[in-house]
Amino acid sequence: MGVTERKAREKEELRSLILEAAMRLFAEKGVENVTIRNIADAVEYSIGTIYVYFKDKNAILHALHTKGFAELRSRFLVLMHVNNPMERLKAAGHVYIQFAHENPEMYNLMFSIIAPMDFIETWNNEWNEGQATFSFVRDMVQDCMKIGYFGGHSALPLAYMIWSMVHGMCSLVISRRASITGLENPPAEAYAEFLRILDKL
Amino acid sequence: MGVTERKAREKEELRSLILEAAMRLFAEKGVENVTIRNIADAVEYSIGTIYVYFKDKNAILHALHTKGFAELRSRFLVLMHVNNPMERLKAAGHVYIQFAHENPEMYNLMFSIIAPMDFIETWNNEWNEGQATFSFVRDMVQDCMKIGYFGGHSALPLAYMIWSMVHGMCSLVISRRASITGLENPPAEAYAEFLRILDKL
DNA sequence: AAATTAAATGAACATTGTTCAGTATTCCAA
DNA sequence: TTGGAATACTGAACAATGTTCATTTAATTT
Repeated sequence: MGVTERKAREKEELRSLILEAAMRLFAEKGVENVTIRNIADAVEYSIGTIYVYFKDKNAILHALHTKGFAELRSRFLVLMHVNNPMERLKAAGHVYIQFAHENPEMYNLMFSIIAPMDFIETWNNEWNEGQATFSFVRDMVQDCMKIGYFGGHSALPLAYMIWSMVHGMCSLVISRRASITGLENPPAEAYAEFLRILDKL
Repeated sequence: MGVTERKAREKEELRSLILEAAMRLFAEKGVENVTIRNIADAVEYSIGTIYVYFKDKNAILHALHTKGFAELRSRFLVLMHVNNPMERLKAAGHVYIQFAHENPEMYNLMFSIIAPMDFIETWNNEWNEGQATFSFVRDMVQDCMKIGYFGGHSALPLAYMIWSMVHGMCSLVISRRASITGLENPPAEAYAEFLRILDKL
């Protein structure tokens, strides 16, 4: 009779509402500075209701982290239209840095904050989001190797090196450690150096 | 009459005692999971006494972060005996990665956690610790350029690129993001790739 | 020995995540 | 239509946190 379905839909809607409010608050005030009460206020429900829809704060953080990866993935998918793997790899770095620049708090949640990892561990799950993202980078590196780049290198460590580099560039800015360099835009300028290096490999 | 001096010395001693206890607790339980009460218990003084010696928790975190940089600096100073700048740069990377591996919580405090930066901002100070460390890397890069390496590159962005890379390698491990790579020892294996790249520049 | 200064205390407060017994609402069968 | 059952929602209450500050204790000077 469709009632069960409608209820399920309504539950899903409030769940989404909570997540959207949480995401907005996180972007505004920073992940650390948002309380369950803030979120409850924003969606105009009680504290207890939040706990009906999410087991605890970690569950909210994990769900949000997953939303972040969906967005990053959709940006990466666009790159599939770049046929040359080296050009694709170069562009992927730009996309990654741009994403971190536009969504610093979300980036933090995805790649630095421990909470989502705790959630995954608690429920004996795998970090599929990270797995997929890393595979994307690794595959690009392997495709580059197939057409002659990166001779004498191994794909896996090299992929981790490249990921680490762009992650480091972004996370040092987000953790407010990059300003002492005196660079105008550290990730952009440093990534430009990396592109120059790539041409020699 | 020396009483003032003795008192100043005693104050300094208790301050050190608090910091040492805090450092031990941080290494044991992780920075996030140590409370002022834990520290007070460890040194067998009351909560209030901690606040006599440190304005707030950020002040403790900042003082500890500074101790971490002193240790890292002393490890870097040993490298001054390596005359070839490129060999020095390569060795510095190893030292950096080793330090992060041995002191993950301290590393987090030095390069990821916001508290020490908040403390610095509150008192209108500069991040001298980071400044000095980055200068060390930049100088090594410049020395390499003087003897013909890194042609066509600029020292500052390149130094930030290298710092970002090793920082990324370490911080992804510490934030538990690196296990999905399947690598045994991600920083070590990825840094080995970087060394191979350096030889081509 | 008294007075003054310095050091140490811990009860108390506001804020946090979290729980859960209770209330309100919705649903469906009689 | 209505009663009872299932579902959804509530917010008071709890423990733990960082922090403050009036009070007590100790040390020093007069």
